[in-house]
Amino acid sequence: MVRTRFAPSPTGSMHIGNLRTAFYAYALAKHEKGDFILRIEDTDKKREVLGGVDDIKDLLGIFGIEWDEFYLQSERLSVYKKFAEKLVADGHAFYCRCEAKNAKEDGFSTSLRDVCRDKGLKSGAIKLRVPDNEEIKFTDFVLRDEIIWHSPVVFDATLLKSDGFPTYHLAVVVDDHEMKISHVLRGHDWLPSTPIHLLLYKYFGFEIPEIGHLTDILDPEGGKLSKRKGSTSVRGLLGEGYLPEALFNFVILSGWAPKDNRELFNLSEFVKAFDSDGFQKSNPVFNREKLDWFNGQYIRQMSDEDLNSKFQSQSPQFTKLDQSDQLSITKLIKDRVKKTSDINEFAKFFWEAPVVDKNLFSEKYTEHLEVAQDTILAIEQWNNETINEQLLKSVKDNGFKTGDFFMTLRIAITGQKFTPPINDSIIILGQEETLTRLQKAFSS
RNA sequence: GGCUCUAUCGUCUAACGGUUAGGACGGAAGCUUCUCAAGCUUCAAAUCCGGGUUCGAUUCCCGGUAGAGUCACCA
Repeated sequence: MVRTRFAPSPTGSMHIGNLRTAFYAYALAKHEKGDFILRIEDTDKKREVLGGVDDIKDLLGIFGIEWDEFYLQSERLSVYKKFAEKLVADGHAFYCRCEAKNAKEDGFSTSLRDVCRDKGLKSGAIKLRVPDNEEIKFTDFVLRDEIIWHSPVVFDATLLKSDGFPTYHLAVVVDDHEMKISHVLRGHDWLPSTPIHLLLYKYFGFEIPEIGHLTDILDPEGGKLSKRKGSTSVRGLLGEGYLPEALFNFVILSGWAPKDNRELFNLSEFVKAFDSDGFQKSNPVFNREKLDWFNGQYIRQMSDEDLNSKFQSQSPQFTKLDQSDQLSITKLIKDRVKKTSDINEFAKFFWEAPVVDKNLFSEKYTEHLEVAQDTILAIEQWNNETINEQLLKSVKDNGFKTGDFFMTLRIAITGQKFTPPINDSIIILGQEETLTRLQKAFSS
């Protein structure tokens, strides 16, 4: 039975790297009809954020991830304590009353062996007694290779803090065993502490699960992706107007690839296609252009109505518009937006008369404007066909260049050089407003 | 600095000893067109370097180099 878990800490907004780990762990289990467990690692009271647990649940829900079991580590304190004390009794751990400190000097650790290890103290924090000369190794199922450490290189890690809470090292080993986790999937940053866990498995007599370390998503500027350099929190990206479908698709393909190089996946398709051979070994760089492309793909796949409501949630001004006008606008810009928040930029001229910069106009613009005003004023049937017909006729009668003429109209009405087709736009804007804007451009 | 991981177009990647090294994003060009998009077509673009092993290395081994992670009573 394949059982995986996603084990986040409720310490702040979820990052796309964490989310990706959840997707991979979910697919790994569900591909084999196994169980996916959500376990909250809330063992650091100091860093915990209010509402953090609910935020994680909400976010997973947005992406359609459901869990079979749920655990809170803070409710299991007595279990960890029991295991830690057993280790002391067996001589594999010791009490320590040193002050909590960052044992760092010149930017890196000096001593790996704790000064308390042979004092025989009877209380305090509990630390692991790392053996003197042992080879510690395992085969990583993501890297598909054996990784070896020599024990002198491993430090006497704290297992149980003096406040009674376990550290990650203790809790993860105990819980993964008790919850019968078959595959441990986690970030690359955990690789260096794996020997600690391996030692614990051995001392507890636990069977060692499959362990795999995922790549880190890198920032284009270098280094691990950080919240500071551009928004990479899941909430932030969602708020920017990225669709969950796009975010999902983008993120699973950053560090994993199918043999056939297929690009478009929804959650169930991913589960079906999943294969841990597809895990990448080297760190991918966050590629926003590709994310934009995915988002465009999913935006165009949406129904006009669904997209319309996405736009509404991004723009109060848009929402105030007439219902049928909203839908017309949605259709008009559907092929043009990258993110749903683009509604505010792309459709702004519909609810706000532009400030027209005259320098944008070509030299014949006054003639264009005059003809346009006369033509539009004379139109009796305010529909696309008539507008197009009459405008084109005027262009021909006056010997204008079609492109130039429409560009003048575009600038006068929208204030911009890049917009949806202008006749489609003015039909939504209405005859009166169109005339008003033309007049204003003229006299401004 | 110690330990560990990694290395194919700018980016995401395919190849599991034998290919004209394939695809996608992005870029360029063209078609379409009232602009911008979208769509379609075409083009440019890569095996980090040096040694081995082998008839043959992107692929296996070793060494450099570069990037990344980690070295807390944080996860």
